Amino acid sequence: MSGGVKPKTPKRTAVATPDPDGRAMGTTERVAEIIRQGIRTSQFVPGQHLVEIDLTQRLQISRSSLREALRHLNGDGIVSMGRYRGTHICRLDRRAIDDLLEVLEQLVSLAARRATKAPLEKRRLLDAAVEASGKSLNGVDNGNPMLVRQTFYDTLFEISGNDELPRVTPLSRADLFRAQIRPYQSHEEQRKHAEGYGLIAQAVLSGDPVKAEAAVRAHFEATRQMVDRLPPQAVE
Amino acid sequence: MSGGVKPKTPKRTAVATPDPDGRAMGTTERVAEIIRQGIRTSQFVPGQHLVEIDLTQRLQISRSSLREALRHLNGDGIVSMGRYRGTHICRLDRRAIDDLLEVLEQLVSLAARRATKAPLEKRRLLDAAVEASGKSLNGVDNGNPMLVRQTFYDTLFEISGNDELPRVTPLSRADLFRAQIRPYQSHEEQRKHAEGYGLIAQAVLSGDPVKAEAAVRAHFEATRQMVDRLPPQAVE
DNA sequence: CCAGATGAAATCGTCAGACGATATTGACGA
DNA sequence: TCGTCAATATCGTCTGACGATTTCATCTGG
Repeated sequence: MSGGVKPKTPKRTAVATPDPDGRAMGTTERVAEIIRQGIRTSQFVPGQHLVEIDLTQRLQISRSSLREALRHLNGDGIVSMGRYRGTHICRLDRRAIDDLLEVLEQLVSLAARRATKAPLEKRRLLDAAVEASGKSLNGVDNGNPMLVRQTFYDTLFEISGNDELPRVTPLSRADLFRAQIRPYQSHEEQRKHAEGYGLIAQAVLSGDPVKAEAAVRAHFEATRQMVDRLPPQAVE
Repeated sequence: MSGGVKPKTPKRTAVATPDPDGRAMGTTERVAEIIRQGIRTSQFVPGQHLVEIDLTQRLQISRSSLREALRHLNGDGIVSMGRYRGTHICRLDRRAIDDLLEVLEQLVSLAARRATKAPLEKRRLLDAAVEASGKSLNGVDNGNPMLVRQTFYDTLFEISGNDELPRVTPLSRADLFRAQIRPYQSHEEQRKHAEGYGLIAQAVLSGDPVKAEAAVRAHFEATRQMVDRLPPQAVE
């Protein structure tokens, strides 16, 4: 009886762990989200080398699963994978940032235009999200600006009603951009930026697509000017 | 000496096979491209079940590598992976197609606008690509329309000079859409569609961004009308 | 004391095989 | 014919392995 040769550890069978939001999530998706979140919270910084063995031990997963997650992030342009050289969090140079902002502007404009035609109660949701963000920034308890940003865009895309938009919009790359320039941004600049979200939300709430698009364009124009004022080492 | 226990088959070490275009390509990238190409050539059709063991044998690769490739395609929205249910080539319903076309229109518009400002010799390249396509369609030797399409868009993005555009533009999903409606399209409709590329190319060549954008909008408007005329079973 | 050679360690891409869990299918009986 | 149940197919994940290449520290000669 007790002479079994194999102790046979419980062998955690990874059967779709429910995630904090309640939805079921495969290991791959979960790990990819952890890394994305890690970028937002500066646990990972652009340029950092991600050693596979390290991560498998930290996250308690196999290399296969980890690599599937990394491959996913690689497809999104979040990490670069080079043979023998390893996986690195992408760093964006000025050129990449310009290109990224231009594409983002187009897609967010579309989202804002569409959002103006959403039912009023949905549009209120967007305004509410921004309201909450404004409070957390003015208050002493500095709510994570990255989380605010994410909520804003998630809500905007949600009420835009176009399912393709969140799929193609490179929000994760924008997170990369934000993470990269964060050390060079003043608190005042962050506040100003958050105001932009408020203006967009109000324009969407007004129901005028032209106004909404104008607000988005202004927001991105301001972002571009902010980028221009950045020290060179911030953008490679 | 000769009593070695392990015959040790050559053990093909997969050290970055050079691809047809000369660039080095990892197994994952190569497999993903094979599947994408398979969709364009109807070797794979929307809705089809991709059995992993089958593909590993057909492509002579390990399941790990295959799954990394599938994960990549999954991120691009080309295949859906459901636990225990397997991997399937995505099928787009009418709603998904509408959303896709709307996003595509925005991104291609941007590309066309930017392209008008490219050096003249580059703009000529685009026109040349379309010329070749026109010939292959009018001639008896029916050049693959999907290849033509791909060349057109690749060239357009190339000369647009924005590196983010090809990354985010869901061209592969558009391939999916094309593959799905192909059985319901007449030859005449395909010719008409190819003409649209020609008009866009000419507008880009003219150097007028307003004209170029208008050409793109007209092209997508025509595509939408074509979709409206499609039988219901073509769009789920 | 420093520059180049050299060898060991680290890391990656790929492969092979295994196991538990679930969906699917086909046989069987009511 | 239709529902039940067992066998099969397939998937997600894990473990372990191996060759190839980069990286880094050590060693040697000038």
